[in-house]
Amino acid sequence: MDAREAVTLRDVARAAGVHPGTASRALNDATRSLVRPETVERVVRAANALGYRPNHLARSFKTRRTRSVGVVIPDINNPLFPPIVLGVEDRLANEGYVTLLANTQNDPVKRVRIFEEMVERHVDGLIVATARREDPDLVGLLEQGVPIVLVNRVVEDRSFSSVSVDDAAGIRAVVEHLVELGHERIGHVAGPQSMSTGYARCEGYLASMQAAGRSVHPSLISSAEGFTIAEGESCAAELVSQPNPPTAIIAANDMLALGCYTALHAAGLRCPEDVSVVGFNDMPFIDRLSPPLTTVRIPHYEIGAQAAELLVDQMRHPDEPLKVLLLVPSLVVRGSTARAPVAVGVG
Amino acid sequence: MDAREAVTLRDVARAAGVHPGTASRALNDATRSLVRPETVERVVRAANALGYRPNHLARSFKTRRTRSVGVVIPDINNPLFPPIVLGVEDRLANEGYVTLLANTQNDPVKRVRIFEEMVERHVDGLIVATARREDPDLVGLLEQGVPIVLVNRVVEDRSFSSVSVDDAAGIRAVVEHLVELGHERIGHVAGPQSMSTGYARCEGYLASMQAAGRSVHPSLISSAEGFTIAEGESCAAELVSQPNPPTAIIAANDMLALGCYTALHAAGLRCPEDVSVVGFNDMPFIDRLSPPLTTVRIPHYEIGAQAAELLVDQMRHPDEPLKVLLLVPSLVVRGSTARAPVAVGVG
DNA sequence: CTGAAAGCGCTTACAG
DNA sequence: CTGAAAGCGCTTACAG
Repeated sequence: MDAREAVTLRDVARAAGVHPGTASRALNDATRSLVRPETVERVVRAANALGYRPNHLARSFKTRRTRSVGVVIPDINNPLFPPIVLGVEDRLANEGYVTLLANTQNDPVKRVRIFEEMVERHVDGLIVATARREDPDLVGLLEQGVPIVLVNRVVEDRSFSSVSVDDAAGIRAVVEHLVELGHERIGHVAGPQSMSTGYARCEGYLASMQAAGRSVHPSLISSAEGFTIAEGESCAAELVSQPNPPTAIIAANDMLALGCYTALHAAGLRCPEDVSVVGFNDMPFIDRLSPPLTTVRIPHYEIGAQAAELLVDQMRHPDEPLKVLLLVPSLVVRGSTARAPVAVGVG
Repeated sequence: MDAREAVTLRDVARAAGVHPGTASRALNDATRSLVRPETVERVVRAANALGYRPNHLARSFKTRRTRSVGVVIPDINNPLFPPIVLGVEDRLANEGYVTLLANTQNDPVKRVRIFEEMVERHVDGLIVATARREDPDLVGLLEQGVPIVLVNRVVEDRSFSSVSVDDAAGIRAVVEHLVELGHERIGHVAGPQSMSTGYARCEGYLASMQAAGRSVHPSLISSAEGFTIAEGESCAAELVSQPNPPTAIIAANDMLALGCYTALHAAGLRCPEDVSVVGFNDMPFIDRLSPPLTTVRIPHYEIGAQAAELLVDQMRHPDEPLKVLLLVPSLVVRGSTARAPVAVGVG
């Protein structure tokens, strides 16, 4: 796909009566100052006249920079990601970078393939939303010198730049809200513990419960294998089917919370009358469910935009220290926690 | 981002004791048969031993093919697109193509920029979900020889390959359903008439209403400027605020239907008790609203996968005739049309 | 300030 | 079946 019979730099140079090297210098921002203004003028005029479009491929090949960055997300069907990606794209586009979006669909094999592909395509950097707490693949890329910014999830004990959210603080607000409503038995559908989000939110739940003077019986926690609706459903089903079920369930994210809704419905329980449910992320459309979901809002677009900014910084100044950005989430109370539990005779 | 101190083809050739040209032939599927098996063996062994990774940039530069295709969607926040993109990606990945996803956010200027960017990045082809009925930009690309497959929306009077859905048939099923429920005044929140989806669905509505013996008063139709929730809301507000409001509203897609919900709520009307609402697309999560939305199901993933297939065909065999694929949608009845209208005294 | 030249890492006619 | 060579379209030290 070239513009018909591509006009090359050599053509421009000939038309302007200069050497191709000079034409190149005149046309590039970084080197334009090396060329006499009148010459620049002549070259630019010739380029416009001929409709010259530089061949990106040739340039990238020569400079080893593609002005493209890879964005790797775990699940394209999770509405959490589009607004984040939008933030990334907008910021990156401003800086002249193009975005290569890839989706692992939570498949580790696919993920490896995508990373290889990205490196082979010579992306200038990577924004990764699929980090695991231990992540040799990512560490490997980092050690190869690939600029990387993590988004949402982080890798432990390693210096990656990242933009994420204070998970524990978010959960603390949730627990406090539920306690205030008078809930005694507050359950948790935990996310995968191999991911920082799953882990930190679970830890936050435990700590906040303790701080609120609630002991946490193991039967109050069920761990999901993935952040999916199906997992949320089976975990919630487990929680509510036991003898002393919780009156509120904190799901580690909104997808799991959706699964909780399904499980409650299947069990003939109403939300919020019988069981309250809370999610995390405030993903698009989650406020339009029935009932609207109480959840923890995180600034999706901003997360993406900040991550892009960090990455651009890092690509331009590879030796600057890495930056870890922790954004503050906020509780959004909606119908799914609309009423206090009916006082039941326990203790 | 190269593998450290990149191993080049020349290194492989030297290690295998052959000429770089031979190494190249041995390593490429298309030319391998030209090389003696033992030589291939030696080259492959050397390549593996050295951890050779071909430089994509050099190859693309030389061959003028990038094995990448651009996918252009109008709105990344519309959950309709992820499953389509997933279908595209899966199929394309199988064929060794990488997907460049770009999002116009319904901005014509951004769209032009994206097309230019794609051409400059030398994508081998384009899958476009942002077609307009009249679309000089796309026609221009087509005439430049860029392989293009349209998805969901089509361009009129031009030969583009496309994968879309029989919009009129979908709407017909909706109208018949509503008529059967006893609705007399069936309104339409039409989509933008500059897009084939908006136009064909509106035409389908008119034709089906007429076929059902319903005359269509202009006050029953309100046209949205875009397929957005906000537009759906204002159009629906207009429809229900008039003296003789419809008892059912057919929205041209699910996003508009979401806006209808908002408008009904704001007007103190219940769905479906006071007004039934129907959407189009059966986008993810739309079944979890309150009430669950009756809508027209289209095979999202399949649309994407088929489009990818058509594009691959077209890239491989540029001279074969274009193909237009029309998929058949199906009505999904849910709560938003759960009950017939209360018989009101009209005519 | 500009020209001449080399070279990025491949592929592919062209010989042999 | 394989080698030698040219060349894709740029950029960038190196001279001058």
